[in-house]
Amino acid sequence: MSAGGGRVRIYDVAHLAGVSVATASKALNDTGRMTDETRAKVKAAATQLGFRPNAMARGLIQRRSFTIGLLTNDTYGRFTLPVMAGISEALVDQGVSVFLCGVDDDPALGKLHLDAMLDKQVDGIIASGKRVDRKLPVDLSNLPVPVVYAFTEGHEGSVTLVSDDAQGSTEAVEHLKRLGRKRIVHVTGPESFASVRERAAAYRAAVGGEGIVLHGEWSEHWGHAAVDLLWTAEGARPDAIFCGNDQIGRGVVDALRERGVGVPEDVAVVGFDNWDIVASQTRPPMTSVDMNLKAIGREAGRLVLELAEGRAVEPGIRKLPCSLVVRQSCGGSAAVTHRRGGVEATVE
Amino acid sequence: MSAGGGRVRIYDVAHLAGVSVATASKALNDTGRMTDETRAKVKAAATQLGFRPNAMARGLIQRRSFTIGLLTNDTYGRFTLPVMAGISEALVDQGVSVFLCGVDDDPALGKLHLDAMLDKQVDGIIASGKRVDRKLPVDLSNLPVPVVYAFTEGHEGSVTLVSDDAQGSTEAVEHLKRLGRKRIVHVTGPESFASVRERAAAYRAAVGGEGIVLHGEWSEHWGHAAVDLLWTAEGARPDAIFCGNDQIGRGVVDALRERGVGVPEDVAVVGFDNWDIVASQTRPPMTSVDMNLKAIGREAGRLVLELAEGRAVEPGIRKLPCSLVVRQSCGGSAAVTHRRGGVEATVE
DNA sequence: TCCTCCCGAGAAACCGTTTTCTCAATGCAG
DNA sequence: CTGCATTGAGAAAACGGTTTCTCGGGAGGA
Repeated sequence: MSAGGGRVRIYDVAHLAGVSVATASKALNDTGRMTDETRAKVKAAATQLGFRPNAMARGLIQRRSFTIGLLTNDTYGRFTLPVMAGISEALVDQGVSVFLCGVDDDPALGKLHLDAMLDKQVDGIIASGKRVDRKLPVDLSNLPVPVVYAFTEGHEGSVTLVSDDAQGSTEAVEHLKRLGRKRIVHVTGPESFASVRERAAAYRAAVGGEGIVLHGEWSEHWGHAAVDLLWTAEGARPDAIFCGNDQIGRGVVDALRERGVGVPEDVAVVGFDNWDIVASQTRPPMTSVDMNLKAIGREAGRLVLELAEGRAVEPGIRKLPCSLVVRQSCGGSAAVTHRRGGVEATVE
Repeated sequence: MSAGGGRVRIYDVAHLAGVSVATASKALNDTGRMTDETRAKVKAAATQLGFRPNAMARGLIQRRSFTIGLLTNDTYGRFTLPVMAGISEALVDQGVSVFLCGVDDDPALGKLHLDAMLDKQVDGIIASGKRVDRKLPVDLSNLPVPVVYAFTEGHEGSVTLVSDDAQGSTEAVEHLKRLGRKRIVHVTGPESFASVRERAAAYRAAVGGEGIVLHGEWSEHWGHAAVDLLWTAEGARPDAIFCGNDQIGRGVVDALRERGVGVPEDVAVVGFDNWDIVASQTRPPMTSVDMNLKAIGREAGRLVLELAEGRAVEPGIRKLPCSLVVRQSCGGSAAVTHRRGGVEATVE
């Protein structure tokens, strides 16, 4: 109520209500035994004074800070921010706030942040990154608080959340097949990435054969180059390109347009990541696989809280489903007429 | 040292060192009076046990949480993340951690996060946003803790940090002039943005006349459209385009290429924001004005700490300089030959 | 030698809650 | 009418540190 929200103590509430501090505390927390009348009186006093308990004092005795830490090496925030949004969404109602710590790939910085968080008695830690198959530069095993990994590699016996790359990949290919596309190629990132391998494998399974998988870097430039490669090669040309991320997708769409190849009339394109700034700015806007990072964040928040409150959580890797966001780069649901017979060369 | 970093209390340190808790505390904090020998003995014991003080207990008495909150409505993180990185960088050495709270434009959510932070006794709050001339959906005046605004509009008498749009704009235009460009036009965002007006005014001053300013939306599409407009209009064509942000810049570069206009040979292009993912991916990579958001963050962190520690800070708006990041869209430093005489039409 | 002053170190109060323990009053059964 | 269980509420101990206060002892001056 009054301006200085931080000043009024439970002592003031107790005094106004005419009870002891102990009773006031119990009244406000709905614990202990007392008349309904007393409880109501205290609550009224608290409201009137705008009382908000000091979380440090409370936390000291409850051994609970209502605070969790998010440690990440994804300084650009491409992956971490949606995850963070999900975590926050899951926890803010429980009064839990989140420390965000960007540690780059610097072990010393990681330790610094980690120690600062532990000193502050965080109830748990969520580790996140920019790559599923890499670890953070700081060891989080044997911490005195629970840890959940989201979108980064965890330690032995940890709880880890990732997106289901295979399922997302399958969904994309099935979508293209449903639209009548026959010769679908996959242009993706470096094979050293686990997610690349997983997506490619699912792609192969979905096209029901070897398919064509082209590996390159995660850039628009590679998207261009891949199209050049495909269009200067001999044999049948693809009528659909499934890209390993949206930047490659953008390069592909641009290259196709520059070649006079119609998207989606001649070639359908699907991207991966659903990075809005990229996917929605291509011409035409690009259909893309969304990894539902926010959902991963929500789940991570929920799980770390479970652990913090002492409930057991089954360890292991949990894969959360991706979903396809349809834009205009694949054409309408009307089946597309196809032309030549399929020749499935293998480039890899 | 031992695994459970959180368990060892100052009591244990004191006991091991053979002194009282009070002495131990003073020894570790380099306060109070005692023999160097005693101090060293305590410190050794602390190190040996891996003692780290419980921040809640310490904070309770010191009325200091070594925690600050960052409130933002920039859910996409384009502006907030660099600011956050700067804040963190400035504060982590002092042991200060940062709560990140994304509040969208929802006043209720804002209040929820704000209350949670105040309960946790944050030492200060930094407000940030996606637009300099808009306020957050939550009132931060009359808070019991200091507030600093970074890249968002503050309240009366507050401390506010923004980038110096005019200076950045001037720098861009001077760069183009230095390279021999004569007919520089400005393609930018909606006039309703204060930063747009400021940048445009500086542009006009720098070109030394009315210049040409085209307003549109903040999109690649508008970049394309603007080029169409300029190239179908009568009269002399520009030999340089200064864009209001990188997305417009990207649209401009793409449109020019599609028209067969050489960048930078025929037309030089400069963007604004230096959003790496956009600026470095254009062909050719685009020179752009960087707002040095990280520096703004660092300064915000420094200032909020000053205030938190009771030192006075002059209120008002502080503008931090932008800097030009040169890539390849303006050509080398060699002067470019110019062709026609200048006709400076005004479109606006 | 005695008094004063200062130094090193410990005892205790304190920060703002929660929680356990204690206790008087009430109600009910015998 | 007495004894016992139950109830409502307060006193006090915790939580883990910091800070103020106190105090004994040694050094130095008279």
